[in-house]
Amino acid sequence: MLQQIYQKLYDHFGPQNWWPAETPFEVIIGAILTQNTTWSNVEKAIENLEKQGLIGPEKLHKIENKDLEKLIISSGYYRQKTKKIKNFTSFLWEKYDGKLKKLLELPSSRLREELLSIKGIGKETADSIILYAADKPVFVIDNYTKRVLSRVGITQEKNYDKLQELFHDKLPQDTQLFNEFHALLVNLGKDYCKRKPKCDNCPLNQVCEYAKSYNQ
DNA sequence: ACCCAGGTGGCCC
DNA sequence: GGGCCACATGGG
Repeated sequence: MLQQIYQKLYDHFGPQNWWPAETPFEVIIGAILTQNTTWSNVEKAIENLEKQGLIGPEKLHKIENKDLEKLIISSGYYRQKTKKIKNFTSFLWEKYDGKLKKLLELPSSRLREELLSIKGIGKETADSIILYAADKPVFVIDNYTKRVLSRVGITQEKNYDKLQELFHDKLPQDTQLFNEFHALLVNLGKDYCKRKPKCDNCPLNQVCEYAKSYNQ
């Protein structure tokens, strides 16, 4: 069933080429900034940082909070997110000598523990980093994923780890597949499968329980 | 004027 | 473990 959904989404949307970032470090900054925020709002913040050459462990570690806040206002929760970025860079310097590669080389279960120990990085952000910055096969669960699984009738489960297990159990442990599948689910969520029903022309129309009742 | 977005941590039970 | 809340901007 999951395979079938993946195929339909891929056929409809094509390859997504995620994550939209130049470097693994930028993936991490983007992952923090995009928490509960649209990517378009994040892009502006990233551009501001890029323009000033700030996207790196040294610069972001040294910049004053007030200065960083101003640059990332567009991403929302900008005071919180400034602290989160600082928490990450402090962690990186204190435990990995500022070397991101050393951190990302850890086995994924250890890497996940390390990331989750940082205040401001939760399960989804941690897994996004593991998948899109470290290129390891861990499935990312977000609110779109929960809604899609619920609507199509696969499961009403909302627990993060349980849902992740489902993907890990039913799919081959393939980084590229996990990469593409999560991106496709997010892309689907941009136009379809919203809180308010909009099932017309949805690529999952034929396999979705919700669409069936909605279309009646 | 609402509603929502590629979440998280704190506090409560 | 789950439910509720604050956190904040920008686009529909």
